[in-house]
Amino acid sequence: MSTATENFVKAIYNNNSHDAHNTKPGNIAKKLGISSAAATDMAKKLAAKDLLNYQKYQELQLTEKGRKMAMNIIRKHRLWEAFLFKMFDMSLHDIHKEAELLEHQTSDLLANKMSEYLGHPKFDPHGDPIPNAHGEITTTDTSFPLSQAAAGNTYIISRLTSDDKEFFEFCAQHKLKYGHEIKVSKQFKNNKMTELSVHNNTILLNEDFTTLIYVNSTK
Amino acid sequence: MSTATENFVKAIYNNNSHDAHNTKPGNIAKKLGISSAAATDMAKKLAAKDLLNYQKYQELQLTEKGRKMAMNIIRKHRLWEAFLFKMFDMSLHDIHKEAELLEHQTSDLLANKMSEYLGHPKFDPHGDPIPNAHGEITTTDTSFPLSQAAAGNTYIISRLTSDDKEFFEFCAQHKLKYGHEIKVSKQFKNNKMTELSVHNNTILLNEDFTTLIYVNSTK
DNA sequence: AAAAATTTTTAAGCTTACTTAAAAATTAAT
DNA sequence: ATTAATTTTTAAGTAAGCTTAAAAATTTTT
Repeated sequence: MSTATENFVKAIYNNNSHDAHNTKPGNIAKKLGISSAAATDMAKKLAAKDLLNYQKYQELQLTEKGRKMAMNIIRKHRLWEAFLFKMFDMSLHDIHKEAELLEHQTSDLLANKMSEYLGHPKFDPHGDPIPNAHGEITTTDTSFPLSQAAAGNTYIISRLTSDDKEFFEFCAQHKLKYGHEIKVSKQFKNNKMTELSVHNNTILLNEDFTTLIYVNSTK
Repeated sequence: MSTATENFVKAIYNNNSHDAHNTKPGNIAKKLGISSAAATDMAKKLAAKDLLNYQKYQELQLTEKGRKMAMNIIRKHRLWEAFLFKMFDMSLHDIHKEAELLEHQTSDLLANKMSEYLGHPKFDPHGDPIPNAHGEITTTDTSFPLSQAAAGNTYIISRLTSDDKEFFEFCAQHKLKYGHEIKVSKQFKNNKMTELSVHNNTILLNEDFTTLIYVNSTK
């Protein structure tokens, strides 16, 4: 299958997994940087290939076949992220961009070799779970966005879910990294801003970023 | 530039480097598995982009810009070969196939990181020289095809230049590997068949293979 | 419940990278 | 040096993956 198809299916999966149900052609189009018309067109073609269900004006839904394809690509993406992160000194954003391209040109064989070499990791450097060779995610995710964290508590960063360069640069600069501990001191204006301390520095984040940073309670 | 363009330019370069001047559209078409018509079409388009010179019924010639592009892709291909060879236990043919895909989706940054990690190798696992970041090959090649080797002499395998699976399987089976020593015992029928010993086994190869195996004299 | 705003779909058109079939030119053979 | 064989080019057509603009449907606002 083509890169365009794989990215389309992946976008539907990602828009459907943690977020709400924003999988209408327009939403997918925005994510992929193409026109709504192109997305509608593509949706029809992929429906004919049994990768998704398409009904006029309705949300797009992946079929089992489509879900498997999405998981296969996401697995390769996250394995590349983990692999490049281990092998080379590159920024998370650069790693993400390379993975975004390499994922479409990677055989299952090579993906499995990478996984084996890395000791079959369960998470990539952003904290996103890596599906296994059967397209399953075996870890249970109890994390939630930082915007919903309670003041006074301590948390561990479990995911950084973005593909925005500025976001990653900000995270790198302030040591907001996967696995690191943070303490939330205050939530302002109905959780639109969050004050927290990381490595003894206090920073104030607004909603744009706190919805991208997922955390787990330190029980 | 697209994968099709990169492969086209690469094919011209490869057909022009050690072999003769078989760079007419038909030759390139055969190499790429497309029709002659498609190759002629492509040649015109790439001429318009100043990647090659096209004149009806003549050999295609890369411009300096085209040559640079070819070297850039070949560099990435060979770095991937060297990298995958070092990292994973995969057949030369599988490695070649992965490299063939990955080369088009690899940034200069990542290529340089791989080169650095490998200690800036001068050759890939087939013995082909790896161009540097400026698109130059600094090693001087004194090798020649086994078909032209003299009976009675000993040689070192310097290159295995093919992308045919059977060829690589044959080489692996008979320990015909880059750097290994062989002794030519006889040349038959105007060099159409070559008898040689490798690791104390005698084998008789025909021209199809002896033109793909390059060797250096052991002076 | 209309009217207004937004979104989705349809329609027409474009580029890339191919195809096949026929015409034109080159190359090889007698 | 013609003729025959081969190769290259031209011409017409296709599929994928987009675009913009207008029509149709849905959603939101009042």
